Amino acid sequence: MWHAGTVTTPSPGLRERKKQATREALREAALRLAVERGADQVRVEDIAEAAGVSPRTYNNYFASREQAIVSAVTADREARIAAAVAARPAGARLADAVTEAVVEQYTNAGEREQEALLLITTRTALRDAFLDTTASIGPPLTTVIAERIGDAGAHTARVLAASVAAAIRIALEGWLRPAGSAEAAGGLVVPSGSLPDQLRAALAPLAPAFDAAERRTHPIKRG
Amino acid sequence: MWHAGTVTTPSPGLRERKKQATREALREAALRLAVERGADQVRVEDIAEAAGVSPRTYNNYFASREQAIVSAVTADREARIAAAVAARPAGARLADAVTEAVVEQYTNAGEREQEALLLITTRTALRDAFLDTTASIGPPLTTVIAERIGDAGAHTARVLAASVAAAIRIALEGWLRPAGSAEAAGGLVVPSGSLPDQLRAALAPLAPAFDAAERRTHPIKRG
DNA sequence: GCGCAAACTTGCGTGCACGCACTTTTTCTG
DNA sequence: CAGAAAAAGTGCGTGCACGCAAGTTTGCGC
Repeated sequence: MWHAGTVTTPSPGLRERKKQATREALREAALRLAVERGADQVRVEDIAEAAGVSPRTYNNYFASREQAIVSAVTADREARIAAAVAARPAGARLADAVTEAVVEQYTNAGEREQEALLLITTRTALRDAFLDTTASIGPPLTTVIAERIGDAGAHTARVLAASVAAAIRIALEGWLRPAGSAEAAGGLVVPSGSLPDQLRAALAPLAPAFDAAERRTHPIKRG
Repeated sequence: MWHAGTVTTPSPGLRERKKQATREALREAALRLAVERGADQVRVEDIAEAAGVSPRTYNNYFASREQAIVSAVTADREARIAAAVAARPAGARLADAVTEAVVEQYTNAGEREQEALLLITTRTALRDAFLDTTASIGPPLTTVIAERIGDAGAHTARVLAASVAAAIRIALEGWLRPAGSAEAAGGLVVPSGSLPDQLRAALAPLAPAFDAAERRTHPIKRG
């Protein structure tokens, strides 16, 4: 009993493998072309051609032009975060497990990923697409959180996962803001620290909620 | 109390009023046409024509076709939520203030709003646009929360506001799911209750985080 | 009053997302 | 093993988002 998702495919058919191969080819082509020429000099038609599929098929895999490029960097980060949380000992504090897993998965930047990130930060459209990837963290994170706090708190798990995703997004926004607008709501500006610092700072306020959810399942008190 | 200003009203210039009038005309036209014919039978060109502007100008006001229709229902709900929170007595628990303000603003459905909501639930694109409006709650809510917990917790306020927005979104998703997909993450299905119940249930897990943030600013407060 | 500058509107062109119908490929079943 | 069924790929057409470069209105200083 595992959920149909982005985890792995033992051997569910020859068909699925070709599908993943096509997706990977599109990711690769999109990133390569974006790095070679500018990001604005790459059309969907070019990416599709480089990957050997029709432009129409491209949209069967990615909803937008930027998604493919960003996808090459983010890859299956959601699944890795969820796996990292699940890998932590069951006795550890859930809030810490989640925080460390997130920081861990966002700090190990590969060589090509670093170059791609540099490209992403320059273009607004790519930055937005990159920030939108945080939304996909929700579902897998919901699963692992639900395993910790029990099925009774399924609803809670979903809210907590979504809150984590929102916090990560805020951290990323604050991180890649070299000359961005700082007037948004309260006009308050927090100096951009390192990414791990931003992530920890953003996730810290949620810790009490995790503690409470976790405490509810471990019946230390009765009556 | 018609101004949509987030914080101040810089100048009630004649120009700004025409702008708001155009926006209102577009909202009105979009909703009316969508109700009259089906939602799919309304093009941007039609809305623009009914409002007396060019199709190009339409996009200067709304980023997508669905936004205008949804905007007619949501109006300035974000501002009203923020105002409702600010209106609560300073001594009250912040978590309760936010929860009640949200429930309050999402339950007073006008007559035409009810009809529009019925329309929204039928079309997936409109539902998505409706859910996306929760994102706009963040900024104003951040401001009022920051006022309560102090500028020191500005970062915290932003995270909490985003978490609230995410929770509201989840509540709405669960509410308008007549025959939707229930397989998302854990395959767990929670029977759809009333909207106020959904909202309270979604916001409840965040209460400890609010308490902790509030406690950090008010030295020792028992309540 | 008188322009001037900024803001708003608009026509035009380009690329893109996506529905629909059809073809091709893979998988299931008798 | 063959044919059916399901699923993925593809061509085509439509409407839309948005940059750009005018044209037009509003507001302000002189």
